Amino acid sequence: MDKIDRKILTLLQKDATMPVAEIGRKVGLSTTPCWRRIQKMEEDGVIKRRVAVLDPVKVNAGVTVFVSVKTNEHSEGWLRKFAATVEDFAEVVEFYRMSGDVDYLLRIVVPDIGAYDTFYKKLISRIALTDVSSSFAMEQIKYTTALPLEFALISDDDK
Amino acid sequence: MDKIDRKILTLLQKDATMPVAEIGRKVGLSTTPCWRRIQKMEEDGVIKRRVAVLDPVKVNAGVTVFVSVKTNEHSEGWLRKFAATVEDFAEVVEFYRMSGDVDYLLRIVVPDIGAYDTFYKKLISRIALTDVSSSFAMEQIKYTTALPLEFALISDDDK
DNA sequence: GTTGAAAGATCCCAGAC
DNA sequence: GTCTGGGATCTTTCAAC
Repeated sequence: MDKIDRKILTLLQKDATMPVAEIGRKVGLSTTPCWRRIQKMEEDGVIKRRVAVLDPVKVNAGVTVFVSVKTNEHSEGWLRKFAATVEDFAEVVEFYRMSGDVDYLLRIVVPDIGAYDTFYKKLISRIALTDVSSSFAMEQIKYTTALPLEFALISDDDK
Repeated sequence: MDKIDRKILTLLQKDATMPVAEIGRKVGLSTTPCWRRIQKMEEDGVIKRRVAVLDPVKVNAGVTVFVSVKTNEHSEGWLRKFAATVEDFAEVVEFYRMSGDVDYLLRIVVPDIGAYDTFYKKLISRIALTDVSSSFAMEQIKYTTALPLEFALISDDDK
């Protein structure tokens, strides 16, 4: 991964509909090698997929709730069950295992507080959770799917 | 927004490269009306953009840190400055104004703990923050850009 | 809503330098 | 890496039903 690859990824993270020819022009490459680079990054799994990003408010999912979970259960089987349960809920858009005093953190997306309560009841009916605490986001000030590329290294393959 | 639109969005949230003809086939529509629906949802801003999703580990940004900020400053000017600062940092991928005991929550993406420390120093040198606490994610169990569509309402326009 | 058609852009992949 | 070229595919927009 060199500087040109990073430039390509920067563009594709912003707009995946951009034609290869235009990307090439912007990074100082002709179409063919630019296309080959993109192809390779897709094969390598650097580019996982291309998706449509929707407006949360316009699809009535404008409220984010962060749910912190502490538990006494630390077995692998329990986590697998928890993960499978969460996978089923479209309202859960992010799910992390944490270090520190909170064991798990979930980001939930719902239309309003009432819908969150419905979700919460659904969740605890599917799996036993001790010590759950919810924090509501009042405003989403920044949200991007674009990862920082400043850390992307030059790999040995490129030599 | 009717059921067919929701089906279209479900598909596009998963894979934005799918040809319109195939989307049409899957939702029971021919190409032309399907294309018109997609076009309209783009004009209406329901579909905001199409982006490439990268593998965090492969671009060396595999560690998520959640940063909770409490502050005494609650003026609008201060928030504007904070927001502008955060906008400049590619490492900050999400930023929320919260209710409850935490005022702001940020999701930071970095290669490792060392890079987080560097970021943290950069951040506090740019803006004065009282009471910052960091929680590290050990594992990203779920992450999706796809919003739940079960709440998307039938709007009056569709009657 | 449907089908069919057609123009133009883009993708994909050659071959040659 | 560059360029050219060509066929397949897809997008986009017709007209007609």
